[in-house]
This record gives sequence, structure tokens and C-alpha cells, in this order.
Amino acid sequence: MLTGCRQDTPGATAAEHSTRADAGGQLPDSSRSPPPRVLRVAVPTPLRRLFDYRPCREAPPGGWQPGIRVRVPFGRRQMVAIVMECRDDSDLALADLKPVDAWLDAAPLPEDWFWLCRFTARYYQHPLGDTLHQALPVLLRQGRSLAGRIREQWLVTPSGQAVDAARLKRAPRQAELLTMLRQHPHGLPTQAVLAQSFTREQLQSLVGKGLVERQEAPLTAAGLPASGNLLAEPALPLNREQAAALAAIHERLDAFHPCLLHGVTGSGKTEVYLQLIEAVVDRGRQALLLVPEIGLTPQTLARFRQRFRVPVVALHSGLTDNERLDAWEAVASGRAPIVIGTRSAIFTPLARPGVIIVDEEHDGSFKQHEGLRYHARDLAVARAHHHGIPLVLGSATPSLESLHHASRGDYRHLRLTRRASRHAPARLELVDLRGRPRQGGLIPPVIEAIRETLDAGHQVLVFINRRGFAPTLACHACGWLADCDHCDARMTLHRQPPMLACHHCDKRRPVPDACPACGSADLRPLGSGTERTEETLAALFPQVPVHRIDRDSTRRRDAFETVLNDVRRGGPCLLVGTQMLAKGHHLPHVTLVVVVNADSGLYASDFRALEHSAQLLVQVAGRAGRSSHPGRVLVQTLHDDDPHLRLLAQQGYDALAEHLLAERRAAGLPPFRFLALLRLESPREEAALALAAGAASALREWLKERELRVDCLGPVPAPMERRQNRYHLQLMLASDRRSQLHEACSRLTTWMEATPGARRARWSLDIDPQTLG
DNA sequence: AGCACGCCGACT
DNA sequence: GTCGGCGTGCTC
Repeated sequence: MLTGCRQDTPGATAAEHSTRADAGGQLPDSSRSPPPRVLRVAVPTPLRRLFDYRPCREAPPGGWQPGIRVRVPFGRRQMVAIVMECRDDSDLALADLKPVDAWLDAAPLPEDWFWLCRFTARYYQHPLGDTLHQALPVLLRQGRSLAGRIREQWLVTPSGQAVDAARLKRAPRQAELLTMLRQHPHGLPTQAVLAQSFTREQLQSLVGKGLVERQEAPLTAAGLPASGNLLAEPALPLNREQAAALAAIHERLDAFHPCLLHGVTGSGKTEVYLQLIEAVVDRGRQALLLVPEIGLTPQTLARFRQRFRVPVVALHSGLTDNERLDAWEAVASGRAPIVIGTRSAIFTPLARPGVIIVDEEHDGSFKQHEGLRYHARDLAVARAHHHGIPLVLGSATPSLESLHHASRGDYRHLRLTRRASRHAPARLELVDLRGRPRQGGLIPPVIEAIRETLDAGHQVLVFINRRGFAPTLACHACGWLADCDHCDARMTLHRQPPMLACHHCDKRRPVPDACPACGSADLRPLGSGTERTEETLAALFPQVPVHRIDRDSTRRRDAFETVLNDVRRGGPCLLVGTQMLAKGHHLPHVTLVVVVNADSGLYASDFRALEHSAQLLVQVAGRAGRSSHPGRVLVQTLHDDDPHLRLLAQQGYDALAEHLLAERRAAGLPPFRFLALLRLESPREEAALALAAGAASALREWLKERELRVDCLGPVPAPMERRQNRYHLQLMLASDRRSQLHEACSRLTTWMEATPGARRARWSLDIDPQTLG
């Protein structure tokens, strides 16, 4: 029996969800109300239920309230849990309840954060305790206190200002440090000093000499610079479309107002964001900008930081736990008015929410693909709705979901069709691969085009979505292929270093000298990956530098940026790379883009494959001809007569999207119906199958009984059934009623939890799955 | 998920 | 004779 954790069924998508304002948040009068006898708390476990405890002797200063973290004994362990309810009774005898050990927060965690977590747990049917846990910075998960945090900072003393830094010449680093601190009359936090590779010892020496002093400031001190000019540099002039889009968003800054900012590559979406944020911050509100995983580059950040005089907090994977907590707190307290972050930044509490912007809203990295499988863009919609603030979804190639919402009038559709440069966006030219000899995957006319471009002194980008040297190794005598032992997949051939590697598990093998099946020495690489294309191009154009950009070549942190900076300086060169190259990077000297093979994504079984391929092709094409020269995009394909590809090439993404939407409608797929996927995996195929079949029949019976309009398909093997020697199966639920789908999922998880066999297999529920893989 | 308790093979 | 394999049971 489930206790607590009422599962409200949202009657709409996250993107459509209608909410009531939460009543919580106000301080109860603790002097009058007696302390509750029972605290119902969420514990970070995969269990979908809450646990009751008795309060500890001393109540928090503001009284017991939902949202306060507590330390509780749980089984044999101690855990950090969060109070969900204060009540006077329990399903268990009060005497059987353990008391909480201590409270960790004097006041509840931010109400907006708390609301979002509860919404997320409900919508994605994920255990509440785990959802709260995931949405918290690591240090808060571990029980670190939020109150009383101080910022240690370092200031130059009057004598430090007066002294001649040259007198420290026996301590050159200290002299440098002093010089740096002098440039910051309001002091520098320790973090910033250490980030410049100075040490605590150097600071202490300067303190010892009376040149520098240590200061502690409470973190929560209100910190917004008192008005004045927000901008450190002037805004750029807007063209008519940009101005119209901005004006449209401005019309209602104090209400939920979702907008799809649909602007071609190079049409200046970022400038619209910047000016919108300016307006919001100017009204004393905060702006949250979500960007794709690889979009949070130093360049992007620099552009925002240069524009504004106020702090721009960036939440990225490189932060330490302490920095992350500082950032969280700075935003939650309202000191930091602008936050930029990737997916998980959607869980940052905002003291004065003003706008949420999701850049490249179609990007797959907004969806988490394991554990709590949330979609940050959809949560952004729900959150903006909850706060009653505008929401901007920006993309050159919007997701079909967002286009559908725009066409239904749920979102305001704002278009930017003009590029800053005079050139129209490059058209895709389809190049037939059939029956032509290939070198490193490239056919002669394409190689010629590359040569001409390089001769003209321009740069060429060659896009190939396979890492490694070749997709696999084949025996020409017997047809043997290098299969992975653990997965239903081929092993990729790598040259640097030489090995066969499976990209689905971590299995590696040395490259065999002879065919393991027939002993023939006639083993040949099959197809091309980035390494092979790089090698071919380096041989064909020895006088021109070739840069390869993929996950293997950019392991080193800054390797990517170093190459890009080099490339931006100009001069003929070749760039060979995977998806990483496709997104957002400004490459002004590239005038030719070559797509080695458009087909791999096009014919994947996944119903979103075409949408994603088209988005990727358009993004890649957007790299061409951004400055003074028009660009060309050559797309090699074995199917140059494919109607979808033709439509994309001839009429562009919007036309293809419209066509795909019609197909989705006819096929009963999202966004016209809602999906949920139960994924199951087990080392034993029969076990997984038996369990999935059991779940399916139990669910079907229940659906029939309740007369719910939910279809249950499967169990079917997942597209790559065997991965890392585990068998993957799935059950798909589809409905045109969000609430009924939700009920069915709820029933399914309950069944899974109550079924002994299900505890041995791994399973998870994916609401609004992005891929069926 | 953890972390226990609980019964059967190869080691000091 | 014990150390340890992971099966199953519980966590207020």
C-alpha cells in the first residue's frame, strides 16, 4: 500500500500543464501551532513511497514545514531526507516511528524548486525522494548547511595600495597577486584567486606583510548593483524581424507567454535573448537560459558576460561542488540575476523569476536518458507556466512538438528569416553516391569541389557521423564481420591507437592479422569514419592542415577550443568531424560543407530519425558561408531520390517538418499521441521476456476493465536487443489522452513494484521517450 | 539502491 | 574447519 505521495494526474503534457498556485510557502505561526506529531519525509531511495518519522526534540526556528531537510536513520544508515508533510497521525503506531536525528534547514528550501521537483516526480512517475535528491547540488544532498555560509574574500589594505610592488621582487608570484588584487577594490573571492593559480600560502604571506586583508561577507547579502546602467557594452541594432519578435515577447512580461523563436541560422536569435534578458533584469527579475550540452562554450559565456555589468552565473560540468552550491545559492537568493546552464540548470531555484529561454530547443541533450528521464525543455514550459512568466523556445529547426504547439496557437510563432550576412542560407545539394568510386568516403566531384575551395583560400568542413577509422572490419574471403561479443553490434576499427572497439560497451580487441573464421589475410576496413576520412584528405591535400574533431581527438579539455581558435584565424584548412562540429560554432571562413553520408540517420527505425537527421543536416549546413562568401553544402547519399531528402533540399526544413507532421498524425505518433515506454533489461532473455509479458497482460486486463483508451504494444525487443550482454525489451504505451496514459503508467509501476520477479530485472519508465532505442 | 541475513565451494 | 558467492527481504 502506498502511503503519501498522492499522484495527481496531470491532464496535459508538461508543456501544457495547468497548475494551481501552490498554497505553501508562508511561515506558520510557530508560537501558536503545536509541533506536528509526525513528519512524512521523502528519502532518496528508488522506493515510491514516503516514510513517517517523529520530530526531534527541537523544532526549527520557523517551525516544522514541508521543504526542510532532515537527517534520518533509515534502516542501518543515515540519510538526508526532505519533509513533505507535517501531520498528527501515521499508518503506523506512533511508538514504532523513529525520530529524525536533526533538522538541517532553519527554513524550507525554495518553494519554486520544491514545486518543480514535485511536478517532475509526478509527471515522470519517478520516486519523489530520488527526484528531490537529483535536483539538489551535491553538497546539499550530503547535508551541508545553506545558512551561515560565508564568502571569504581578499582586499588590498591601504599600505598594500601604497607599496611598490617591485619591493616584492623576491616573491614574484606575490607581487603578481598583489597587482591583481589592486584591480579589484571590492575584493576577490578565494575561488577567483585560486582559479588564477595563486595559492593560499601566497595570500597568507601578503596578509602577514599587512598588504592584504581577509574579509568574510555573508553570502546572502543582497547583492544586485543598485540600478544604474545594466549594460557593460551597448546592445546591437536589431533588424525589423528581430525588433518585432522582441516587441512581441515584451507585450506580456508578467504572464505565461510561450513563444517559439523560429529563426534561421545566423538570424540573430542570441541578440534577441540578450535584449530580452536586459529588459527582464532591468525590471528586477531573473533570467534562466538553457543551452545544449555543447552550447555552453567560453564564447557564448563571454558574449553574455561582456554585455552585462551584473553577474552571469554559468552552470556547467566543470564546476566543483562548492562552486555549484555557490551558484545555486546566488541564484536562489536573487543575487545573481542571470543564469546560463545545461539540462540540469532547469532545477535552479529563482528568487524572482522573469523569463526562461531554451536555446536550440530541439536539441536531444535536454532529455536525460537514464534514471530520472526528464526533458528540460518540457519542464521549462511547466515552470514558466507555474511562475506566470514568458518562455522563449529558440531554434532554427524546431522540434515537431514545438511546431505543432505553435501551429495550434499554444505558442506564439515568431520567425526570423533574414541572416545578418547578405547571403541566403546555403541550399543542400544532393550528390548521388551510387556506382562511384570513393576515397575515404568521398567521390571524385566532391573531392574536386574541396580542391577548388581550398585553392580559393577558404575552409572546408567535412561532416561524418562515425568516429574511428571504419565502421567495421570485414573478411573479403568469407564475409566475416567484426562483431561484438557482448552486443548486437559491429566493432569499430580504430587506428589511433589500432584496435577494434565497440561503441556500445567498453569492449576492446586487438586488430586480428587474419580472419578469425577462415584464416584469410584479406581483411579490409568497411566504410569510413572520421580517422579514415582525415587520413585520405591529408594524403590528397598535403599542403593544407587537416583538423579532426570528434570525441577521440578532443579528449583533452581545451583541444577543441584550441583548434577552433586556430581555424577562426582563417587560411585554408580542412575540418573533419562528427556532430560536435555541427552545433552553433561560428566558423566564418568555411564556405564548403560536405556531408559524407546522409543516409545512416535517415533510415533508422526510430520514428524521430528523419526529424533528427533533418535538424542535423540543417545545422551542419548552417556552418557554411557565414561571412562574406556564399556557401555550398554537398550532401552525399545513396538515395538522392528519397522524397524526404528532396523535400528538405528543395524546400527546406519547414516544409519537411510540415510533411513529417502530417505523417505523424496519420501514424498516430507524437505530437498527436502521447507515448510512454517501459524498458526492461536482464542478463537472461527468457527472464526479461516472461516479466515483460506478465506486465503487458496484467496491464491490458486492467485497461480493459477500466475502459481506458490506452494502447499497449509489445513486449518487443529493443532495437539493439543485446547490449553489454543484457537483453533489452520494451513495452510501449500510447494514448491521445495524457491523463489516461498517466494512469496506465502509474498502474504499471505499481505492478512492477509488487511483482517479485521484477525486482531482479532492471526496469525504468520513460515518459515522452525521445528515442525508442 | 544499499545493506543485512543466510546457506554452499576453495583456501590458510 | 572459515572466507565469501549472491538470493531475498527490509527500510518509518
